[in-house]
Amino acid sequence: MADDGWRPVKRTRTFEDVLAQIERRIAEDGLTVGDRLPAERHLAGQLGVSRSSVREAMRVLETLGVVSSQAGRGPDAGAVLTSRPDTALTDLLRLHLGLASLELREVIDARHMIEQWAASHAATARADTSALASALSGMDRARTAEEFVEHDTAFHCAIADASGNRLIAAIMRSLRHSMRKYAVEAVERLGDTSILRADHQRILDAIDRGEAAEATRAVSDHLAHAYPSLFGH
Amino acid sequence: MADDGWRPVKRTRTFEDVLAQIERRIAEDGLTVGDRLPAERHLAGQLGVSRSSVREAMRVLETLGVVSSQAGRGPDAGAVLTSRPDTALTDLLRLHLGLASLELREVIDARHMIEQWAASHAATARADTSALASALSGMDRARTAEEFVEHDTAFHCAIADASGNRLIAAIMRSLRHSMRKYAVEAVERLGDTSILRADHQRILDAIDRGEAAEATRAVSDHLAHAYPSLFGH
DNA sequence: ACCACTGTATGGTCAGACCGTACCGAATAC
DNA sequence: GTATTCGGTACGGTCTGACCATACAGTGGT
Repeated sequence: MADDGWRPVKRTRTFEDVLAQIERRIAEDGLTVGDRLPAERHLAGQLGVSRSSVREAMRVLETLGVVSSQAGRGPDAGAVLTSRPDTALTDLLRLHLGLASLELREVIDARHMIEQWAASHAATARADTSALASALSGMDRARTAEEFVEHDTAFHCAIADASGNRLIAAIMRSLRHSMRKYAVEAVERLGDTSILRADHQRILDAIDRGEAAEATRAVSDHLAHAYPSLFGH
Repeated sequence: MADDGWRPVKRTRTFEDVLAQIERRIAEDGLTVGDRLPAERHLAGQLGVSRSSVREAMRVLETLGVVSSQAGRGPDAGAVLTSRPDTALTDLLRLHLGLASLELREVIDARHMIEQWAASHAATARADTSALASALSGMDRARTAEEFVEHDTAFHCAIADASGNRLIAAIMRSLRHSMRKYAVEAVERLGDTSILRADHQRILDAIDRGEAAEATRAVSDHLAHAYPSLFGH
């Protein structure tokens, strides 16, 4: 079975080459958020490929949350570099949950892990908690389960933001987003949200006082209250 | 400023509609991994759109790791539903790191969080550690930093796998993958890997004995050894 | 100074064509 | 009968060239 000397001529698709070249340019030219990419037609001409291939590469970059395309003319038009990792992650989770290649339990466990970590680090960093407080009062004013969950999500995402880690905050956002439907059901099933209110206050106080261990415990207890069927040991 | 009765005709792009319909079909028909999607030409004809729009939707699904396209004919050809969340996450991290919208420190902190969680859960679940042991012996045979890091990555990903959470395992894989270059540098700077070897053995033993707290501590100490500049408190 | 009109560069969409690939099946060879 | 060969065909991959909607940049009139 010796080597016959023949090799496949090409394995990468054109749009993948385009993608690689765009990525290289971003690295070499030090492009950052807000900078513009060349127009599709120009890029196609300079790279010697069709506009379709450039467009497919753009679609990939858009899916991954690094570019945003606007039609028209002027400074805001064209393909602009952005940073939206959370929308990409949200799509990723939603599709894989729909495919049943991920189970809700796995998403909730991941959320549990992240919330504990974020609360602990927010406490250690003595982070500003004004966003937490405002989400808390939003929950008090909520009249429906949907409204409650909306502010609840804001509260927990604010904890992730306060941890100072944008990657973890982005993952947190997408986890909450993809669980939104189930969170509403859980709140409706619970009925009384006063226990959750007390939990939230306890988390907020722990972070305010910089007590990391207490913040971790408070988050864990809170999730056990919110999802008794999953965390009722 | 009353309503003048006119509305924008269309807000969503064609490929987004295609995407939504494919997603709906996946949910309604209960499609799962391994099932095939209609051919691009058929889909274009049935949806009344051009093939380009269908292709852009396909590219998005491929980017998110839910379909894989193969040319040719037969049962393996066409767009097949798959589940590759880790490749999507890897691309996401790489691009956002390149854009400087994420910093290495954030990635390493996230890895720290996941590793502790995974080791703790693997220990609690009394998971099978044969994959860990084999990665360990691979590290002993490694002759270069690259080889060492390869088996080291396998070791730590095996812990994540052993935790039983596929989402967290996928995130772990992509984190390690996007950090690969820096891991090699860290090993080269360290020179002697005997400390790491002892750390790995300690982690393995703790998981074997089902001691979750000790596994968590062992992982934390290990990362402090591997990245003294970042974790040397 | 203001305003309406036109030019133009941009992304969005489409139709149609051609290529390479890989299976399928019929004709052929043994 | 079985094995081999070879054309047909259903795929994705790519390209071309066209047209549309959008929204800024001038331009010119008031």
